[in-house]
Amino acid sequence: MANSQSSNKKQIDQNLTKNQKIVFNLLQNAGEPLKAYSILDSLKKEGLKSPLQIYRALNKLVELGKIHKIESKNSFIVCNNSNCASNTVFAICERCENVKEIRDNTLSEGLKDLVKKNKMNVSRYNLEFFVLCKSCKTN
Amino acid sequence: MANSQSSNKKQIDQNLTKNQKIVFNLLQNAGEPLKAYSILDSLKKEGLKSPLQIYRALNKLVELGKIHKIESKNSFIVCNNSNCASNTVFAICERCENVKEIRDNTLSEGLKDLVKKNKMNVSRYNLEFFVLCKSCKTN
DNA sequence: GTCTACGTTGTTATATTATTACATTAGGTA
DNA sequence: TACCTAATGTAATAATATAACAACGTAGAC
Repeated sequence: MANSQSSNKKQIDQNLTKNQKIVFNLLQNAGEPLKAYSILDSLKKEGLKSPLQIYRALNKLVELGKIHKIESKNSFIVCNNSNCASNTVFAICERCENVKEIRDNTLSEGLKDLVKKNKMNVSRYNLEFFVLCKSCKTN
Repeated sequence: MANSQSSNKKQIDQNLTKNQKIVFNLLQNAGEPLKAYSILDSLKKEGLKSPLQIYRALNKLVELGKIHKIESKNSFIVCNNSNCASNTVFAICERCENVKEIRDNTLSEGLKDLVKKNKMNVSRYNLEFFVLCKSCKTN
């Protein structure tokens, strides 16, 4: 949005709050999707003890675009694109549950075209491919 | 094509079981996404009284491709394509929650290409567009 | 017909995911 | 300072989904 206030901006660029930082760091180190209650378990030692503390941080981080929710798995993963504008494409392995975020310009363009063609007013999209990942395929 | 396993085929084409039929009819008449527990409420008069009865029917119907789950809303809607092979594209209005299943060949081809290019072993995909629908846009 | 295999059903209990409500605290700003 | 807003802490509860197990129905083998 064009009209971001400076205080808002500041938070986006620099300042995650304490709980947001703790949750974000955990997700970043995990490098794989984590579930809210598993995050809660991991962070008991950091003093976070209620689901709401986790969900609040998660929701804010999603809002800021720093993490994504994988809807079909109720789990959360760090964004690996600097600028995906909350448009997400995932490849989810049906056997091992591995998840990879995909960035592909051809696809993005294709989706953009479809949107235009259908005169849809799209604010964002989420695409989930259910796959057999390479490692599962060979084993 | 000519000779298919009759028992399996029979169920797919003709015979939903009692509970599956009840749930499917409700969804068909609704024409909009319904949630499992709201389905349960609606079907108390039909004698269905436990969540599991609903979930079992829903899961089977999803498996048969007769309905789809809208992951981001935890709700279920009848398939409006005869042959989507469980690949789904939805436009979900962020304001009024209206959901429309979209069928678009250009997009399908684009996705197919992407899959090939990435050498992914895709069994199916689910694409959710978050939009402002026409009626919300004008009002 | 009887036996068996298998999928569906009914039922209770429980697990998992997420939010409401409300009191308090921390920081920024007029 | 006083005020505003967002974030926090905490308890309770709502909403979504599955586990476990006994019983039933039906199709196919014998």
